Amino acid sequence: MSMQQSLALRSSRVRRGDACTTCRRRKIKCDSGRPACNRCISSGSSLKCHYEIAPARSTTQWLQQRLEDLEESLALLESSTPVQSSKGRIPNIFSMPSRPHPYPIRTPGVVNLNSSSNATSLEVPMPLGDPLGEWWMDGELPVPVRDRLIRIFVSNRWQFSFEFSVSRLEASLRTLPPDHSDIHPAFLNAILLNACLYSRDSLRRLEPVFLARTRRALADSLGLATGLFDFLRASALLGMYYYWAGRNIEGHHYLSGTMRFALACGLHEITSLETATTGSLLSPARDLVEVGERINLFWMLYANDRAGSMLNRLPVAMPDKIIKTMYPYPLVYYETVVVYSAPLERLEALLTLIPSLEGRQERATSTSYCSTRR
Amino acid sequence: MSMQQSLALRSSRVRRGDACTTCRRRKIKCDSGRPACNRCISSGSSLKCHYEIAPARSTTQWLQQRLEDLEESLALLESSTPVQSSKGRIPNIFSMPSRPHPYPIRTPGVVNLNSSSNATSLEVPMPLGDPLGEWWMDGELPVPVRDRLIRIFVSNRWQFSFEFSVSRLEASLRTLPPDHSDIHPAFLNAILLNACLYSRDSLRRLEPVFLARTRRALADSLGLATGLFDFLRASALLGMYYYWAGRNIEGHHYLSGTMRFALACGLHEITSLETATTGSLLSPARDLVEVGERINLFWMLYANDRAGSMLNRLPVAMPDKIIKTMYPYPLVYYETVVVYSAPLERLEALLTLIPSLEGRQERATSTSYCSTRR
DNA sequence: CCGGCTTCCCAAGCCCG
DNA sequence: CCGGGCGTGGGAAGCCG
Ligand SMILES: [Zn+2]
Ligand SMILES: [Zn+2]
Ligand SMILES: [Zn+2]
Ligand SMILES: [Zn+2]
Repeated sequence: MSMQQSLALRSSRVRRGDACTTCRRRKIKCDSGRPACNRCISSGSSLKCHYEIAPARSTTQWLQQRLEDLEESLALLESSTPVQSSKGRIPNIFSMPSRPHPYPIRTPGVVNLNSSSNATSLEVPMPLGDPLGEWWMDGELPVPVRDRLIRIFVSNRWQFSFEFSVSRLEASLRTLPPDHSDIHPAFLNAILLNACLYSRDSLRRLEPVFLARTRRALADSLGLATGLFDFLRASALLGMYYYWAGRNIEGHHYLSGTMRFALACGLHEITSLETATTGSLLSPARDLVEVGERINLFWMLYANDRAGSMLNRLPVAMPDKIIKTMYPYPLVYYETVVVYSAPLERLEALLTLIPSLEGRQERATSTSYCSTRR
Repeated sequence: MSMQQSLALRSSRVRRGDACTTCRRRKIKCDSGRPACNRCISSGSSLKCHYEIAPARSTTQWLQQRLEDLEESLALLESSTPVQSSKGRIPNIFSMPSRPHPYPIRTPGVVNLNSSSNATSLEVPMPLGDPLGEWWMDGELPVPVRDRLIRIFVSNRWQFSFEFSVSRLEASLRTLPPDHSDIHPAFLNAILLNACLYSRDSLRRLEPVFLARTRRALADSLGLATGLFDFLRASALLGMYYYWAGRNIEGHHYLSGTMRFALACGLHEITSLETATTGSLLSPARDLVEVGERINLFWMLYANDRAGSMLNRLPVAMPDKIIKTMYPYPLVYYETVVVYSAPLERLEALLTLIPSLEGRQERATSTSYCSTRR
């Protein structure tokens, strides 16, 4: 009996991959009990008893599968990565993009531009030295670069508290050649400018370009009535850029200036989702989406004005008491017309305000150059 | 010659990883001769005889290493496009889950205080077709995968309107082995669950695991006073997951339930940044960061409760009139103590509340839990 | 806790039809 | 030359002391 039993006990070793992680780490015998093994139970940490998640069968295949997936998506992403700092790079990619702020920052890339593997199509003429060439002197930004920057901005916009309708922006970008886009140049360049904060060095050097262009465009459109809202947004974003670039004073100057301008436009008094404005400087919002954008802009200005004035010990531009504007939602809600705090019966009325939700059209049409001037 | 022969006889087989690539492909015996094996020589293709450069020893370690590298670079590039699960949908980031999805409602109430802790009650019906079956029910996630998912969530959290202190989460993750982390398991699993929505195939399969775990952890901690705030966050995130997974009813159910719970906790009455709470269910916030997290949670619940109730034509859980909580800022602001709408002289007092901002330490080594000796 | 032994089982090698 | 499939080496998990 004793021998048999000892043999039996000895062979009672659990199967490969079946020991709980705690026992593994401790290198002790595990009975693989569920939901907790006896060893963990007796040590009082039965809640911590977990089992490996990878398939017990074939670690290698699991890894291989993951590798394939990753490599595929990597290839996809990098095929649309415009600039490779092609110096003899150490394969290790630890070099995070320099952060403008002590906060984890991630630079997402582009996905789903079904650009095939010929990344060379977006090769920019590269004179010596400058990998990006001199397109910016008079030409246009290559579309892939532009789109990449926009994506970067979009997925980091929460850091600015800056919410806007991405789908609308995308729609604008898709239509027409870039030169004739209906996007306000100041707004676009301000977005690109801020995106630079999250980019690696190669794109980062575009910062002065976008900065100059933004300011130029702002100055150009200062007197114009059209595009006033975009002017505001661009101005606010410029302030944010300064802010994050460490130039607090300039940042606060722009932000508070924008805030005062916004007050003049009545952005602090958006009490309903109706598109008709009360005869302010701003033309009536085109639709609910734009109302949402205005509301969000206001609260962005509010938040940053408060924060900025605190940081710089400067007075706030807007007292709390006068604020009437409703709280903002993410733009998705306005876009899908689900946000409405009024009684339900008004929903139908609201729906009529909204043009049909734009049919999502296939993307990836614009892989072309945007330097096509015509 | 005799020596050669005896050697050849003794080890008629070449060592693992030593066969030339041609022989491997042809599945024929290779003598591993340099610079070309005899087989390749006799077949006239001695020039094609090559040997694997990569260390064929320990395939798994090699794969793991490559995996880590890839994950690292992917994290830098990956966009924030959620992967649409069902149907060849056009990948549109911003399509809210508006499709009415007739899913069986199989999980009633999250907030049911009187449901006692019959702990083993987590029989989650797993789809039978899942090849992984219940095996995955219990399992430990490799640390790199976990971290990758977390990063995915972090950079997409604005889509949930869900703001929280990333640096605090990271700090918790860095300390101690995963099993001993002080993160609330429900919160962590809810994060991982939502991250799955943005992941590709191989990680996506973990969805049911995280779902089950989240629900289990929620159930486990339902009665507990400690970690109540994390419970709320996890519950809210679970609701968001359901939403984005197209299960609107369940999503609204969870979100509104969480909202009611939040009301009971007084989250709608955070009128100052002081950490002391007015004797609610919640224990006082540890510091300003947590106050910020609570404020943000409240508004997240607010926005989604409104949107969700509109979507499902259900009553809202919280009337506007009772809201007193101040408007939220991105957590960065609380972390850096620049947000404060009270008079300036109180800033100093506030500063003492905050522990020194943790210096960002170098990227954690974060090898996998099973990373064996090197 | 961990050096190191034991056992397992997978995948590389390659026989052979 | 291909590739199904088999005997085997050895990497890796379990876990003793
Ligand atoms: Zn165990
Ligand atoms: Zn255990
Ligand atoms: Zn050979
Ligand atoms: Zn050869």
